[in-house]
Amino acid sequence: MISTRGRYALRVMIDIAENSGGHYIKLDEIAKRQNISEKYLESILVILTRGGLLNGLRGKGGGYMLTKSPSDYTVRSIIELTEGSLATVACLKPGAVPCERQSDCRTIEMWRGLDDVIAKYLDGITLYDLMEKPIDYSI
Amino acid sequence: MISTRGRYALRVMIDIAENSGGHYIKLDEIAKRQNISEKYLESILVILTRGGLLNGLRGKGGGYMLTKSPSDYTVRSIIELTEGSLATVACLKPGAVPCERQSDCRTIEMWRGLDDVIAKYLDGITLYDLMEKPIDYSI
DNA sequence: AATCAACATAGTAAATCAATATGTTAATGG
DNA sequence: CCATTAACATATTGATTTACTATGTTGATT
Repeated sequence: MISTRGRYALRVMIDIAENSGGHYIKLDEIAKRQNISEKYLESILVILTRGGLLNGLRGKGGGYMLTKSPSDYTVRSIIELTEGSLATVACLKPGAVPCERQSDCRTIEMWRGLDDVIAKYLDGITLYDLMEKPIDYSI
Repeated sequence: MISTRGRYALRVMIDIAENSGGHYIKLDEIAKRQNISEKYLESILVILTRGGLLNGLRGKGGGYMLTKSPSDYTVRSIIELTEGSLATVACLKPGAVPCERQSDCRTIEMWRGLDDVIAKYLDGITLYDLMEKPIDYSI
């Protein structure tokens, strides 16, 4: 289960991607548009900024900005930063103490396969893919 | 994240599948083999029994037994029964109140796709696939 | 210097997890 | 029929996480 933290983070990233015209976007604007409590949103933006996905600037004219172009953010990178490892079981989390019954564990390979399927799916989608795009009238 | 409840449930189902020679298997045997506290295991077996995945019999000679053949249990059915809906986000849980911003939600289809990928993967693996199988010397 | 807005730290109510404790019901065997 | 066996039932607990809220600090503009 992805908690609101991760889900909000993704929505906020899309919001910034869609609304930044090269300038910084204020937290309270995002909070209003996305209907998220300012203070809770702040805690999420801290994670995104510390993780290098956003640039924060204080003072007048300050706010948040993407550090790279939307197509360079995979959904996985955003969710993993805010939610932590996406491993579906504890023994596959990075740094987990290898369980002593791992040698004849019937399930670990199955779980590993699930993790792979999830990672591959979320790696295949970028912020750009989630942005509202103008209708293409060409042809 | 799948909690120990779901993980243990799967291990226990495999244990019963592998060790039942047509007779009932006692809880304390399973607990010992799987190294799970008897009382905690009991709460898991209750779920599996109530859900119809196992048959419980009391008294001497009692224990637990599969209700169908291993290849008829998908991993998904076991995990979903013990963990509840596997929906990755709250708004995709069955019975969730549809969120009012759903009409122009940029992410819901992406989440739905993730849920589909997970469901398909877990539907494609059965208890039989996870059982220890005798080496095949044929050819 | 005043204002603005991100940064920092601490705390809290509610929920969930992983158990444990105690007792009850229903089969079986002597 | 009665003792044993083993599943069923209910309640409680400590630890952790989630989703916030409150208060204060730092650093950029104008």
